[in-house]
Order: sequence, then structure tokens, then C-alpha cells
Amino acid sequence: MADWLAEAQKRLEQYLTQQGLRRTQERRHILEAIYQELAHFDAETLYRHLQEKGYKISRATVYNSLELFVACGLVKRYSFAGGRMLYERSLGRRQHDHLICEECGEIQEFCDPSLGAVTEAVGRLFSMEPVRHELVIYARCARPDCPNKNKLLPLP
Amino acid sequence: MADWLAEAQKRLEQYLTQQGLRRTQERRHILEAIYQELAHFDAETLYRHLQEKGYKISRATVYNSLELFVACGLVKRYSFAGGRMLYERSLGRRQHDHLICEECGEIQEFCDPSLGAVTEAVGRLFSMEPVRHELVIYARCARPDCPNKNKLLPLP
DNA sequence: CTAAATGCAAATGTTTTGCACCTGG
DNA sequence: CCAGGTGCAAAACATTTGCATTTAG
Repeated sequence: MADWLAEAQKRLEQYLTQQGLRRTQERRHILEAIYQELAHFDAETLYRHLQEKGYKISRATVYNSLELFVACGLVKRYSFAGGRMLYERSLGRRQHDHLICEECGEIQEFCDPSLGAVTEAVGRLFSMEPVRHELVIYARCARPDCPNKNKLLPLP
Repeated sequence: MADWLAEAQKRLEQYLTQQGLRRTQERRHILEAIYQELAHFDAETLYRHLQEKGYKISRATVYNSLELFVACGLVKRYSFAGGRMLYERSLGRRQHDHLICEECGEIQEFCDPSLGAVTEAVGRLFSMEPVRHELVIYARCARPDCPNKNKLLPLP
């Protein structure tokens, strides 16, 4: 399963049909942009990216579609980073969390398998069923210019 | 050390003097409100609370002071929950994280000592120094009306 | 006195909404 | 066709900023 865009498109069509929603060009284009070129992005970045690709898609539709994609599990939404929502595609990516450099804002990703146990235990403690979690570690680079040379962990 | 408001006031005076900043009534009143009555709150809630108490303090000053309190460690700021910042007092509270009910939005708190080890390990992985972290678990109550009867963990 | 804070209102930036028009099924 | 979607612009929010006025030291 290397072509996650294709898989995402397939699932989108499925979901839309299932729900009696429409399979529009806009939704296809937006999903394509997300799965082809964007890693972490906010709505505005996605909007401008689409404009640059020549698609005439409105901000309203971008927001709309993001909500839809989150609803059907094709995109994940995070609320860190100064009051604006960040999104990322979810297919083909294993569960991970984020480390943000307080100096430059760069976002790194990491996996920690032990977190599953933590959320389970906490859920039991409150008799609730954990749905998802968000762990953000804010950190400072030791080096003066914070180059963030050590890039993302090799995640699929 | 039971009177955390007094301690907070003391530290504020100290900090302001140290930094050559002014010890204003507004800052005192705001800090008092936070330490006396507010658990988790956003800026607007704090603002209205102050109005109700009869203080004529502007929103600008509220935001200003919150930033100051965060800077000097008297208040913690979180960015979860739909794009608005949440604050809580930090003195007299041990490190904890949050569980949010997706149905009713109620916030629970919990301690997990193992998280320290996680942030340490991740910091080492990226050669960065972890400054703080935010773990939010989103969960659903099993019971239909999600009463959230089991309140906050007995934290100091 | 005077630099720092405050209050107010205007600006900013992000997300949502209302409504006329368009389009997939 | 026609309900669901889209585009546009206005509205809604939370937060920040500019500037005249007040005040702590």
C-alpha cells in the first residue's frame, strides 16, 4: 500500500456515497493537495496552495472539506500552535505525537508506544473511553541558531 | 503553605520589583481573582468575572496581565479546546494533564509520573531540552447523559 | 516628573455563517 | 429538477495593537 492518495480518494468516494453526500471536484482537489504535498498545514496555507495550483476554491469550501475529512478519518486536526488549527493527513501514518521548538516553531514528530497504556489507564480511572490524544512537547534547541537539522523520525 | 494567593502575591511583587515593572492594583486584583475563584478559565471569563466583582479592568489589561503571569510562572496557559487559550493558576498544583469529555467539554485532571520519562527520552532523541508538555486525552463517557460525577482527582 | 500601564476602540487573523447561485445524482 | 455544495462577503470570535490618558515610583 504505497499510494495513499489513491486509497484516500477511494475511501472518500465510499464515505460520500454511503452518507448520500456529493462527490465534488473541489473535495477531490483538496484531498489530492493534502495527500500529495502538505505535511502539517493550516487552512490558510492549504487555501493558498490550491490557488497556486490554479484551483478556484473558496476558503469556505476549504474549511468545509477539512471538517468533512476529519469526520471521515482522512485528516487529523490539532489545536496547538498559537490558536490556529493544524491539520495533517492520517492515512499511511502511524500514531505519533509532536515536539515543537519554542524558538523557531518547527514541528518534529515522534512515536511513543507507552502512551497508549497511559491513555488506557486514565480512561479507566474516569470510567471514560479515550477517543484520541494529543501530546505536545515544547522544547528548546541547545544550539544558538536552532537549525533543527535532525529532521523527522522515519515514519511511514 | 496553604495560602497560595498570598504566596502568589508575594512572588508577583518580587518579580515586578526585580524587573523594574509597576505593582498596579489591576495586576493584584486579577491575580487575586485567579487564585481565589477560578480553576480553568479563558481570558473572557476572567474579564467578566472581574467586572462582576466590580473592578473596572479592561480586556487589554487582562490579556496583558495573563501574559505577565505566565512569564513569571504564576499561571499556566494551554491551547486546547477549540482555538481559545485556557489558563489555570500554577502555584500549589502539582504537574498534571487533562482529559476532556468530547460530549460535554468538561475538563478532568490527572497525574501521570511516567510522562516525565517520555519527554526526557524524546528530548534526548532530538538533542533538545524539553521545557514543558501538554497532554490532552479526549474521551467519551459511557453513560448516556455524561454526568461527569467523578470529579477532579484530589490534587493539592 | 516620566516611563510604564491602562482603557478604549480599531485592527488583525482565523473560522463561521447567510444567502444567491451552481451542480451532481 | 432540487437538495446539497460552493463562492462571496459579512459576521463572529479571540487576541493584539495604537494612542491618548493615567499613575506608580
